[in-house]
Amino acid sequence: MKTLTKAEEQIMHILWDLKEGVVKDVVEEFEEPRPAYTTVATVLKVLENKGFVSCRKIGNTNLFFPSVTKNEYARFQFGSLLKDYFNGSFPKLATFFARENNLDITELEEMLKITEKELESNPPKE
Amino acid sequence: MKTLTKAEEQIMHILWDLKEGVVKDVVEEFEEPRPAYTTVATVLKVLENKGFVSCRKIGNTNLFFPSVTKNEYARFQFGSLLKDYFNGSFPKLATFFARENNLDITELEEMLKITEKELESNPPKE
DNA sequence: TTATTAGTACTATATTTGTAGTAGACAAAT
DNA sequence: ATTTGTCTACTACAAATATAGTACTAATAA
Repeated sequence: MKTLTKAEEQIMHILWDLKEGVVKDVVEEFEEPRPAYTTVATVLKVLENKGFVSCRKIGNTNLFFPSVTKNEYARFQFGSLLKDYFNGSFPKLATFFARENNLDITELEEMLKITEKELESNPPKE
Repeated sequence: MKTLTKAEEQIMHILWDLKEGVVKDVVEEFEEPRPAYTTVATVLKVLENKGFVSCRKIGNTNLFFPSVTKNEYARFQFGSLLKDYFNGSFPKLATFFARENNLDITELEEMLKITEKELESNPPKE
């Protein structure tokens, strides 16, 4: 999977939220100062070529939607981070996080409980 | 903090490993086909401007060393990932990881033990 | 039914990134 | 002190990225 540039990633986040949208919808999600309509259209085109979005013609206009899920891209990014900065070891990352936030072991275990609850409640997605 | 481009990041990884080095040292760490000496020199210059490396003149030649630690950059990257893809929630990320690897709760707790051990043994760095 | 609007496709431009050549400084070896 | 090799500084240039204008087309409102 290719990595997204900053502009592309921004638009993907919008699309992931919207689920689908035409160019105008995407533009409107931007804070002022909004990029030009055509800028957004161009980036969407690029994303289509890169295989991150697909589009369907509705009459004259293109309706875009993600063809890579946020989870899929997260997996990819997470994998790179883990590999490049934590020797591929999740515990190393967790340790890092704990230190970052001055968590002691009790708090870490607290965190595990939350994780376990998440794991039970939210059923695995896609 | 600015983010590193691919070429820049590659060289930073080498420098983080070497702790310090002259251009030639860095070039030699590359697999074949190695980039040109001058390419590496140029990227190091860029990294210096971006504030990621510093250098000290040894006679005629520049000795480069990181001025941003791997940990600092990891923190930055990790922070972005957590914020953009996991709502800033570490448990969400942990849950994601568990699902990714089909871990059940027992295995997750196993993981916590390893983390705790890491947390005790390795003293906080820098 | 024509003037206006909204949309797309194509094109253009500036900036950043990736890669490397060349000229000249300096040092070592003859 | 001349040659040879190494290193830097400067420059160049191609590719990728970011941003947007223009021209043409479809829909629509007067």
